[in-house]
Amino acid sequence: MADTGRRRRGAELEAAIMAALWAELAEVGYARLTMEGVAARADTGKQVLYRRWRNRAELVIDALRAENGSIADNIPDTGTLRSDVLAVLDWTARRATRIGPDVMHGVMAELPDVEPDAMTIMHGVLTTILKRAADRGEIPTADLPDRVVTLASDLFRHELLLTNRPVEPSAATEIVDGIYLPLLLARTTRQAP
Amino acid sequence: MADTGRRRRGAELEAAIMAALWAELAEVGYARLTMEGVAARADTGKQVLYRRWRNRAELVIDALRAENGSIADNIPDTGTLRSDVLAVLDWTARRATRIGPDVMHGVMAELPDVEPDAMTIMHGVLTTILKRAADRGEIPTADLPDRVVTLASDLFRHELLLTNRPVEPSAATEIVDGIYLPLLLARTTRQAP
DNA sequence: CATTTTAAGAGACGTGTCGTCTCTTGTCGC
DNA sequence: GCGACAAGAGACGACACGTCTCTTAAAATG
Repeated sequence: MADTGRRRRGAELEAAIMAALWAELAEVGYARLTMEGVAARADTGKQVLYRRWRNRAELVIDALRAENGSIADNIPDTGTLRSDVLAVLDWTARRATRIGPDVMHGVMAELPDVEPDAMTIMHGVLTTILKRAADRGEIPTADLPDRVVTLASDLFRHELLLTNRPVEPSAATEIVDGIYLPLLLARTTRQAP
Repeated sequence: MADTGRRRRGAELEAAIMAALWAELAEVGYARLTMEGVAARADTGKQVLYRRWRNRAELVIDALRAENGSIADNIPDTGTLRSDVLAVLDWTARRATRIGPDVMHGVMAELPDVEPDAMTIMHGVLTTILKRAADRGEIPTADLPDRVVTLASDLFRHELLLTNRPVEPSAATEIVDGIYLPLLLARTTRQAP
C-alpha cells in the first residue's frame, strides 16, 4: 500500500488485480474470498475494485472469462464424433478443475444468469460437431432435440458440480461410450428400421 | 425478545425456529439469510441456534430433511417403469421448487457432502424401480452401470440447478421418453440382437 | 417437596467485511 | 504546462459473525 511514487493504470493495474484474485482464490477459496483481500494483495485500494466490478461474483466471472477463452473459438475437429466430444469434455474438465466446484457453486448462487450462457455456447459447439459427423455419415442426422444434443456435456457438468470427489478420468469415456453414442445410434435404428 | 415469563424448550422451541427459518428464507433468500435474522424472528437468542447448529448450512439442511422426508421411504410403484420414473422426477421437482436454486447452490457451496448423499439415495430408489421393471419384463435386465441407472434423475437435477427459468412441465417427459427409456431399450436390442 | 442441573432469554463484546466517502497526488490527454 | 481523471490511502457507519456473560424458567433429581 505504500504509494511509492509509481502508479499503475489501465491494463497493467487490471493484470495485477487478476493475479491477486487467482492467488487469493487458490489460498482461501471462494467462500472466504474478500474484496479487501484482493485489493490488499494487489497493493491497491478497494475503490479501484468497486470502480470496475460491483461485487465478488462479477470480478470472478471476468477473471474466468479472461483466463481461458470460450470453447466456441476453438471447436474440436479431430475427424470422428467420438474424439470430438471427448475433446469438448476434456476442455470442460480442465476448466473446471482449474477453478474448483466451490467457486462454481458460489458464482452460480450469486449470479444465476452465468451458467445458462455457457450452456448456450456449448449447445452451439455440439451442434457444429454433430453436423460434421452427420456430413461424414457417422450419424444419419444432426437434427436432434436440444436435450439430446447437449446430453454429454450436461451429464459431465452434473458430475463435475455434484460430486465432490475429483472427477475420474474414465468419466468422460463412460458417458460418451455408454450413453451418448448409444443413444444417437438408437435413434438411428429407430428412424430407419 | 420480551422474556414474558413463559419459556419454550425442546420440540416446541425447535418448531418455532424452523418456522422462522422458512419465513426468513422466503423473505430474504438464502444469500441474505442470517442467524441473527432467524433468531430474532423466532423470538430467541443466537446462542440457542449455535447450541444446535454450527452454521447456516447445517440449519438449513436440517430444515430440508425435516420438511419432506426421504423418497426412499416412499418408492413409487405404479405398475410401469415410465410412470414410476416420472413419479420420482415429480417428487424431485416439487422438493426443488419448494426451496429454490439459490438455496441449493448456497448449501452445496458451503457443505459439499450433502448432495452426494442424496444421489446415493436416488440410486437406490431407481435401482428398485428398475428391478421391478425387469421382473415385469419391461426391460431385460436391471444390471446397469450406475451412470445409466441415475441418468434420468441426474439430467433432471442438472436442469433444475443450472436453468434459472422455472423448470417446464414437459422436461420430465422429454427426458424419460426422449432419452432414458430409448437408452434402456437400445441396450436391450444390443444385448439380445 | 426441596434442591440441583440444565438451558432459554437477553444482550454486550471484539472482529471482520461490506460498500461509500474523502483526500492527496501521480499520470495522461490536449 | 494545465486540467481532468483516477490511483493510492484510509476513515467511516452498518451489519453479521461467533463467543461470552448473566439472570432465571423449567426440568431432573432424591
